[in-house]
Amino acid sequence: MSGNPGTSLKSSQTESPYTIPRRSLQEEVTARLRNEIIEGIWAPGLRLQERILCERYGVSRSPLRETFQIMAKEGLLELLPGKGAVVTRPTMTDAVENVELLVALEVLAIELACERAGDQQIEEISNLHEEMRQCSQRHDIHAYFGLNNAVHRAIVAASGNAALISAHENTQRHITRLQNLSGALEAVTDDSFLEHEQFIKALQERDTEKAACALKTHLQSTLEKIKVRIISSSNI
Amino acid sequence: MSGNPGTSLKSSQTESPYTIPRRSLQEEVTARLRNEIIEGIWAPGLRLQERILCERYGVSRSPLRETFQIMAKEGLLELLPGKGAVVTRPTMTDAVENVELLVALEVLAIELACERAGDQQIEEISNLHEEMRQCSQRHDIHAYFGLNNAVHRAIVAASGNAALISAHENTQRHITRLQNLSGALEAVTDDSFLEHEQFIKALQERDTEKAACALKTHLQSTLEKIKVRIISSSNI
DNA sequence: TTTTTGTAAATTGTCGACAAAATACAATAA
DNA sequence: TTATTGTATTTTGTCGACAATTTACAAAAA
Repeated sequence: MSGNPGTSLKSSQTESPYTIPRRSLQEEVTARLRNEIIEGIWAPGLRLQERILCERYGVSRSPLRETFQIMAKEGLLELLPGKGAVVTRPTMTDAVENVELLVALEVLAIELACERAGDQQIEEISNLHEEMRQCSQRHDIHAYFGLNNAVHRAIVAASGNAALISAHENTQRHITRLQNLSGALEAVTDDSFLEHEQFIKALQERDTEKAACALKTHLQSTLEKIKVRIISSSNI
Repeated sequence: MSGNPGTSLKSSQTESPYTIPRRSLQEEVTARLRNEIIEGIWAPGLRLQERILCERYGVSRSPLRETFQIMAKEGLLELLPGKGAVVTRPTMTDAVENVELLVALEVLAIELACERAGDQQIEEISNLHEEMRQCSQRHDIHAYFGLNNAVHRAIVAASGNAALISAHENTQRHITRLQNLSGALEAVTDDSFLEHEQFIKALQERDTEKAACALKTHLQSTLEKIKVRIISSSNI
């Protein structure tokens, strides 16, 4: 009952450095629809009709439906059999649950990073952090917000754990979406940046425990801010 | 540039307790192909041609291709643009990375469970544990292995954190696959069961720290066993 | 009025078809 | 022989079409 013969293939594609990356319509549509839902362009609870989206993106239903499956797996759409796709409605519970998960993921990440990351990787994280400092000083909220996510992603990347990176990506996405939907981006509060200062410093010193602890503190304080914003927002 | 009007819909479908669950071909094929890959019926590295699978499951390419996207998202397939789908090859690195992640997820889960789970939920976990004891005694390895996974899943479910449950499901799946591919199921060693005994007891006493610590120990010892089996297995 | 029934329109799930790309392989040149 | 070129076949990516279901809505009954 073993698998049919079929051709065995190296899983890592023949990738010369000059290979032109092929991108299917499905990949393109997935990237765009994902961003649009995270940005809040498609409101939570909205039913997405295939016809509408096919026209919007200029593709047929096949690639769109493949996209729907992926987005459902990511938790951005709910597929009701026979009914269609509905944009998920993030709740306060989702916020709490995802941050709880995020804490566990990032704490593991920074612990691994303290022990395994190359000096150069930590250097790059520090550079992002310095960019954040400048954004903070000139109150460039939008850039600050983007760099904030980038720093957290970079720490996770520095863990070198692919499974962790993948899990984190999805979780962070949900939280970003919640922050977008609840109105304002994270306010550039001094204490938020100071918290970053703590775990970046600990990471540079490769002080695992201190880094983990500081990061945990920071994320829990982030959750509190999100909670406040969700409560004072009628959008969700 | 806001979203087209469209019909707003409650995200939770009208679900009377008597609703007959609709199941699309895609859902059916996904469940079957996923199991077959985890069971090792489709060998790692094998290229899955659409024609072959369409004939096997008696469906057309549309639902199959939707399945492919989901399986790729789960990390069981790799989709090479223009080339097709290839069954992923789990490596020793994957084993280590996934167990690292699993530890973080389950430790969080048992901590939450200690604090939030209902007495009845803990009772049910204990019941599964007792069933395990019996399987252990009569050396029913297959049932033991199934119950082992069920216990871990039940603890995660008792955390009440949906995001965590979802992340754990995928991670556990990968590890189960690794155990299947590396030949034997987990040997019914006495120490494995004794480790379970520890964190189940701590959970019943709602001793968060002890439970987390015991679970961590158990999972790390599991990783060591997996490593040994992978090394002594030429399958992967 | 409100509820139920019946019919038309719209939408989804699935399929087969076509073009473009990738593969297999024979013919040719080195 | 080995490497290269050209051609035929296979396979994938995408599309439009059809049937079954769901939705919208008007007519009839309570």
